Amino acid sequence: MRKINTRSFVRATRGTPREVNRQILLNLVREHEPISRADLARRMEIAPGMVTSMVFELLAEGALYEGATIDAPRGRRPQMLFVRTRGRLAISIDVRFRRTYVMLGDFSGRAIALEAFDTLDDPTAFIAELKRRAESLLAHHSDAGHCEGVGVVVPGMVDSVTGRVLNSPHLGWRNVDLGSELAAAIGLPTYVENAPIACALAQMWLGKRDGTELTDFVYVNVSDGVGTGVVVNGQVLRGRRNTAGEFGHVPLNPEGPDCHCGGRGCLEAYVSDLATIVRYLGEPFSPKTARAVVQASGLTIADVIARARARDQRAVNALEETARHLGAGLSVIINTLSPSLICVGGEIAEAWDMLEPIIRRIIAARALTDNAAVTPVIPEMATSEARLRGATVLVAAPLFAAPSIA
Amino acid sequence: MRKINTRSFVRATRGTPREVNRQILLNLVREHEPISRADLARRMEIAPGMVTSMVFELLAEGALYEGATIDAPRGRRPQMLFVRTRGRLAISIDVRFRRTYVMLGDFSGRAIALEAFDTLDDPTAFIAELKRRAESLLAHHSDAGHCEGVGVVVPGMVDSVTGRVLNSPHLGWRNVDLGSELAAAIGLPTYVENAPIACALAQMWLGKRDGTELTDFVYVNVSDGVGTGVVVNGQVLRGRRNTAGEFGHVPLNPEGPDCHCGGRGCLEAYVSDLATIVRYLGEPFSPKTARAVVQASGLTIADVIARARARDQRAVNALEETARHLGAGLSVIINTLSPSLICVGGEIAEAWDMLEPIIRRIIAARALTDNAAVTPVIPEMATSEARLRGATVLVAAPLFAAPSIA
DNA sequence: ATATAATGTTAGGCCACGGAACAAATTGGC
DNA sequence: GCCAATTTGTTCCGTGGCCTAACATTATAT
Repeated sequence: MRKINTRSFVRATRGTPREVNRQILLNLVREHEPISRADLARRMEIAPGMVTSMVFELLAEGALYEGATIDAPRGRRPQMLFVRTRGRLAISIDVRFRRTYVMLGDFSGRAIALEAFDTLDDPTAFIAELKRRAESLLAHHSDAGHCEGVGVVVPGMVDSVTGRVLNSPHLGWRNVDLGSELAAAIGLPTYVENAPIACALAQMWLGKRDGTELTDFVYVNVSDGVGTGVVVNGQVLRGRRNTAGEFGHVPLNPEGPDCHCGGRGCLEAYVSDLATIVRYLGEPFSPKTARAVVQASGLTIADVIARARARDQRAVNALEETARHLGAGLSVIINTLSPSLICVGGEIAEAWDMLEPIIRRIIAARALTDNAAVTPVIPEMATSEARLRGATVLVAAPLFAAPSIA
Repeated sequence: MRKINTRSFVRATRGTPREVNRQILLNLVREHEPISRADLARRMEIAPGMVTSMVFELLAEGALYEGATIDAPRGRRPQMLFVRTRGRLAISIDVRFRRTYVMLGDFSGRAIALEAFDTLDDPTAFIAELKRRAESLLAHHSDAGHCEGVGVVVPGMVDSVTGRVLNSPHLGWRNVDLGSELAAAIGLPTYVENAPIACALAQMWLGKRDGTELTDFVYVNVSDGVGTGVVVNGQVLRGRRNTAGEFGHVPLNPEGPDCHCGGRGCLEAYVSDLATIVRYLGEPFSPKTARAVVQASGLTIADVIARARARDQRAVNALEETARHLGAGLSVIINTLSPSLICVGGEIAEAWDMLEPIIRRIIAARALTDNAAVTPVIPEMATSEARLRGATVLVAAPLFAAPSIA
């Protein structure tokens, strides 16, 4: 039951039912392909004639394509329908602290070309470089299909409506109008999004689940910081000013270590990769010194995990303490949002076999209900790919999303 | 941008645009009454003929009524339209630990009759008593209008779809099918909801704001426990199993006092009325003894507030510590959900002038962004009325809510 | 009295849903 | 080998409701 916002509503027009039903049909094909017209009519409880008409339009637009007919136990053999992902391209950009990745891929998330370069501090020069690389990619793969847009994933706070980067400490950017400027430079629709939200979107749209829809879940990304993307009712939680869903700074202990955010004992100050490495080194965590200490040691979180696997007890202890605090943080998420799933991304996911038992134990101990206690928590390896896939989804998903009405 | 759930979607039919536009029109009248047809046509950017047609239907159904024509600077004088709230009744039931309140009121929240009786432990006897009182109220006020349903507000966890009380520690109920049984007994549509959510709904639908829509906010109810109702995008946050939005048990300190929930240092263990009174008494908080200690002292939170106003330093200290912890809890809500408003209900709201500066200071110190730091926090006095109003809204709001499509 | 301006009503075109009949393609039985 | 049965997919038409446009109504200004 939703209240209509009388300051910003969308009125229904004569074409609205068509629009709605087309999107439902499109999503049914996406989810159940290969699927026949007759099956669509049954699932939608709609007259078969309307399916014919809508499919005709979608075929003409190139949104769907017809595959082979398949054998049936009796009667006319059905002609299977598929969503067309080949030849529908997106340029996906993953901006990170040191390196920026630029991918040309199709709507299924498949990569056609991928390149990387050092991230430039100056936004103007950076945008010019992105323009150069995007145009080069498109020129070299002009036979691969038609590019429908640019998706950019950025660490930090983003206004996804305007495409403006509000604040990115990692990049040292404030109020950079990345979206409009890239769109003007490349001449394609451009979408900018915060990294954990993009990863959540990738999970929702491209994640392969066994029949269960994923419309209420949380993506937790653990890297140098801890970011979260929250999906409620199939929508990203944004809040008043694009700052919602930030569970990285829930306080776990008022006496805990200082955090970048100015608080104390935040989840991030306990479980970020920096915090884990510093803990392994036996030093106290401080936001001012952590990065320098880690760089001086030359260690990465992958090294700590490797040493833990090699029975280095200090590494095991450091990771186990990370797991305990992560469990505490996830408990807060579970008890406040009651998601149907939590997905944990980042390099630390590689150590999931070591972390999971501890995390599960803490969650079980702190859960308010029996149901909450068994909330699935799954790792996602290879986060960098997730981000690029998320960038692709930024371009592709709007074509499949529910029309916003009322 | 919302993903369509392909397991449970609502297809658009030929009548869908009408349904959508009717609800928009109805809400525009609700929000802007008195309002003319011409003004509605302008606001909806719709042809005046359609307004005539829709208003005709709504008048015939009794959803709207025509008032007087008013003066206009030039031209034909507009005929003003209003939402009909008089004569459209609801039975509102507020079930509390000791007493249960039964109100007959109209859709504006205005009370026609109100009575109270001691809450009965046995669900069957309790439902029989509610049936008796509801029928008596309707019989004695049969001239007041037509009763369209029963709204019940319950402390504890509720499955609002089935009307089942899943778990209410205060009442000692588990899996009580209150909704179906009351509906069968009284013979009216019955809606059951958790108390803080109902208060949030009352704020959203009946709260008088100056032109700003309230579609993203949090209601925090402080009484013997701490409950929260979260509204995102005009919808109540429910999560997977009706346990979402529970910020009463966010941990503030792992070394803190034990809590009813089995955890330690929860918000509730610091700021509930029981916690505040126990703190005033100078005793350590324990979930096992708190209620007995408070009852033995004979004190209520109102007494503590009165003593603080009479310059009792211990009372002042107890309340100020409550304010500090409440500020910490609200900071977690602000940083994770980024609501446009937080509303604090409960008897403690009577002491708002003492609490607010402390709460604001803590929020400002812990906010992740400048925007978050200035999130409005307002008190709501007279929570018992809010709950009854919430119960009324449970019946009335579905008639005004957005149709769920796609 | 006439022009102007605003509110509200009536009439008809047309798009798309919705039901039903029909065409197409395949299997199985006699 | 023909016909019935079955399933898929298409075509056709009635009708509800949007949408444009003309029109009626009622006020003020000159």
